[in-house]
Amino acid sequence: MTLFAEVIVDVPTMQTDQPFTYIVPEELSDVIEVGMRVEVPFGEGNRHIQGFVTVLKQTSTYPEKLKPIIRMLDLSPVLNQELLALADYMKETTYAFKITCLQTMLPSVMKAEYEKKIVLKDPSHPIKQQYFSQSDEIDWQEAEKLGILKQLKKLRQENIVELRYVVKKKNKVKKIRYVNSRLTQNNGADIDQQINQRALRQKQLVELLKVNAHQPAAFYTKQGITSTVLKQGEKKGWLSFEEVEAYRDPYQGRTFKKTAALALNQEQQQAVTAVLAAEEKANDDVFLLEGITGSGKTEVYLQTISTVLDKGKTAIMLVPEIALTPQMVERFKSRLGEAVAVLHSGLSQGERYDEWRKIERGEAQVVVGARSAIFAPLENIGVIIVDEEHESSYKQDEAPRYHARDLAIWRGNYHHCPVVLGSATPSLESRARAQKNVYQLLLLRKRADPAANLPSIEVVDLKEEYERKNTSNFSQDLQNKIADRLEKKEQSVLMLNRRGYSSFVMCRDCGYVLPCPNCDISLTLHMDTKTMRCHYCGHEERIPQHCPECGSNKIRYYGTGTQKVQEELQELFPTARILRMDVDTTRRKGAHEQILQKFGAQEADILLGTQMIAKGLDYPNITLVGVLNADTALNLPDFRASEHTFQLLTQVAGRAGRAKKAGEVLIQTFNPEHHAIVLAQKQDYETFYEQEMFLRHQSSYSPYYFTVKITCSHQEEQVAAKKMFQIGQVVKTGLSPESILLGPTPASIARVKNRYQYQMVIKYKKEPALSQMLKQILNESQKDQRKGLYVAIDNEPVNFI
DNA sequence: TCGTGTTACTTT
DNA sequence: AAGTAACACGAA
Repeated sequence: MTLFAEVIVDVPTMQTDQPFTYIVPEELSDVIEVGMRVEVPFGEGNRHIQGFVTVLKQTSTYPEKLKPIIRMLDLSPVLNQELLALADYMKETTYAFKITCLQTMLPSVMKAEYEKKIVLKDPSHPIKQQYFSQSDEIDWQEAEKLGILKQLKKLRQENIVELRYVVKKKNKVKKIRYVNSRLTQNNGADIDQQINQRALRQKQLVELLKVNAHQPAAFYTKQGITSTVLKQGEKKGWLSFEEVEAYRDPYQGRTFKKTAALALNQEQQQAVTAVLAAEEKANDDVFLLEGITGSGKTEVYLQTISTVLDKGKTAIMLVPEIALTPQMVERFKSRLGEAVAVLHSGLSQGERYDEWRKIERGEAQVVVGARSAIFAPLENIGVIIVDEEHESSYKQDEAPRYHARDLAIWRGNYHHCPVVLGSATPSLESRARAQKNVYQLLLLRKRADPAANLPSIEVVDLKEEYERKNTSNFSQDLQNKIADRLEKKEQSVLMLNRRGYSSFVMCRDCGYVLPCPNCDISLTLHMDTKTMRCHYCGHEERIPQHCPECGSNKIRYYGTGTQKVQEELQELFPTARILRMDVDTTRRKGAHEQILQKFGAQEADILLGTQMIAKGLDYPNITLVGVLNADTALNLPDFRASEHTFQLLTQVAGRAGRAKKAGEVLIQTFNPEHHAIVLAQKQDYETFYEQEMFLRHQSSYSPYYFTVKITCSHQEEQVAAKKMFQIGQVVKTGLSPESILLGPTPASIARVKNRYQYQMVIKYKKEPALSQMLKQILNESQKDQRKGLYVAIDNEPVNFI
């Protein structure tokens, strides 16, 4: 009986976004399984590509002759039935290609790389010396470089050379070479006599082999025994080599001191009990854990997970990338030990692959990681936790544009296990669902440390400060407070809000601002490299000395970079020890950790940084938090601007006074009466929620409406605009009158990477036919792709800019 | 008439 | 994505 396989091929286009049927060769029919990667021929020529087996079946309805699968790329499935089903759900909700969804779920080393080679059919052919060197093959790209492609193409038609496609596997398993001693106590003594007097290293080796039965080869090389001597030892039968599989572990060699569970307060205990009760009953309830900063949410997570593990189940804990600090990892590893696998962007591809394998083999039962950790191949999940659930980094901003929170809920549903969404400042969407009892609300209103209190927050009006002719970044109030902390040897944290804000170069004579040549945005100044850089396309150029427009030399920096603030701060407090933390100082691997460690060790008085200092910082000696500019993000063209500002301020304020010493927060702003700032000052999330909900209702936005963004982009503005308006027409006629259309308009950054962007947002409450319509639009736009006209759909976008 | 560039179409 | 076939064109 022939076996057939449906395969999703690695060609991300609309036309190929469907399963293709292949014959399973006899020798594979017993071993092949759904969820494996395979190599298949595709298209004309002898092109080979990677694919995923999604279905195995006994019959095929395809009328033409089928091709066979060439080989399996895995020995066991890399995607189980659950994850394959999750890919279907992702495809449906994000409008991405199936192959893109499948590849996103796996470590990047599982994505094949392709090689294209030109091979000489007859190695004795005289043409060999002309185009080929030693070997009988040449890389396509190399041939292109040498400019001999044309000739080789001709030879191909004459059937002298042929094309060969190679699918390269990247998922290499690391092996460590071990040395096994073959000596017994007695024959060891015999060997001693056989060794030449001068062979000191061999003598040393034998001595070592007598007492070490099994050691890595590195153990010997470290003691001066080279691999040559080891090889001699192998030849003489003293030892044998063994290749042992190993994990690349970034935390290798580090020991984590075992910690015990902390005592929970009543609210924490209630939360743990509620979640575990749902787990016990196999309920897929979603809990919204709304707990003020410092209320001990992490302890709730840890104890919940710990109990789930004791029952033989597994758990996923999602954390925003920026919060996945060494402190956080330490806390999990020291409490839960070997069971923890960590996935974050700081890992190398190999390390990531090894963590994934540990999980897949069931050697790790808890996965702590950023967004993509939601794809962890765990079985028998008992609880899924999404910490800081309001963070927008849970939404991927490239295809597939999935939201990890949604996938967490899907997986909870699949495993019949509870999902916990935790935050001090929940997203309005989640909080609204809790209001409607779709989610169950769990509240933590007190700080976990009974001695700690919420910090007092003060707002400084920068307008008044300006009237008093103080145009510096530090109000008089803030200066006084910093001075006070320096005196008392307490620590301060200062945040410069960089969102929607940048330092640029402007001519004082004509007002010229240096723009990016590829994008409609001004270049920002980077002092570390002494260049002007574009955030969108990476374009870089020198800092101009003269205005390119009018030639004046009065070209100056505007805006405030952290570096400039640091200089100003140092001038104000010459003796203060200041640490700066921003993209420039944390680019190097591990730099982030280093800075925090220094600060934690009291080696600095002031930590100055961008948003990245708002999370995870938990040091008892911080008693002052200053926000230099609270409102730069308030004016962004994004309906979530207030929400983001409120969340950021609450988050950063939470860094102060986490232990006994009282904390103080000072917020500098030009909009002291804005509700996001007033309510952040009062630390009143619930009132903020109500007010903001009212505004969202008035302006018909989420959570009252769903949103979809459609973007068209092309090198020529006209083409992008025309297509967008065309789509606009189609959408308009297909929608119910209750739905609202915004645009089409140019995107707020109209040009990115030399492509003009036009966009449109659909707001709707109920539109059962919309999904079908969007798929139709994508389908019809496939012919435009070849002309460089792209249509992208973003379901529930987080960025309106 | 040959060579080259453009476009449409197909892939199991 | 990457191949082929069909077609349109201008230089030889």
